Amino acid sequence: MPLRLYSWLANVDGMSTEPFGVLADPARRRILDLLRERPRLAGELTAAVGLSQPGTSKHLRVLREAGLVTVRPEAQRRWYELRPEPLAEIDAWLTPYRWMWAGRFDALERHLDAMEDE
Amino acid sequence: MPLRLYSWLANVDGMSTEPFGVLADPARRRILDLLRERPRLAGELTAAVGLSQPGTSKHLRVLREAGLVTVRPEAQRRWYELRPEPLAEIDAWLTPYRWMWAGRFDALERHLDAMEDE
DNA sequence: CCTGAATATGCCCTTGCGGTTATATAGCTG
DNA sequence: CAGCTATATAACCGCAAGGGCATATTCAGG
Repeated sequence: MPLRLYSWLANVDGMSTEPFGVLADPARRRILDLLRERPRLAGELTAAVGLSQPGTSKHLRVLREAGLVTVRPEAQRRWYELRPEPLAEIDAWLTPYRWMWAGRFDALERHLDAMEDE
Repeated sequence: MPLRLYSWLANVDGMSTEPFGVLADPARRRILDLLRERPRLAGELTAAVGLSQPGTSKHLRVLREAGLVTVRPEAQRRWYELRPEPLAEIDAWLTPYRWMWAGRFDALERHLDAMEDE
């Protein structure tokens, strides 16, 4: 039985893991930031994040399954490319909050001011 | 020794927990969404998220320590109020990505199109 | 005071995550 | 084919996160 490894294309439809959880890890944010500039090899990313090769590979898997990166094989190398679409979900969640912190009279300030009055 | 409980004001300077991790939990996002409309009592929030009272209370603690909510005691009640400022950090991280998913020729599409050509 | 209401903490348990090392797979290259 | 390179998986581990229940604290009201 041929035991298909390298089954990335399995969840192309993806959206499995939700993007908020994926971004919770700083290493994964780091990887995305690096890919923002240009596609990179898995090896480059491993060196950049400062984790072991398998450790980095697992983060890459999470990013793939969340649809945040795509992979292009080239011989034994793997070119990872950014796919920012899922970030739109976070952006959408953030939207109704965005006007709020623009120079408003902060709730915490109000709170502390109120305390001084006592 | 007076063993000060209710030590919320301890980390007013806060920023301890980072906002990405805090938002990773759907219950906490739910709470923030509810507080977007108006301040609410802890009890209201408990009912809304559908967790046990202590469970909700723990999420509220995390939100407090991240500076995402403030509390105003009123007798035994606690009014929780949204404090969106820490979300600015997420917004800032997202900013350099935001232009990318606006009607671009998606990397995944490119990838699949390329596969068809074979 | 005593009781009940509202909420926070302590404790326990289970699960999942992130990390590491060892191993498997795939594809060059001699 | 043998060996080397690049990368993914497997197996394992420690720890923190999230959930529940029991308990403590604070306060209002009879």
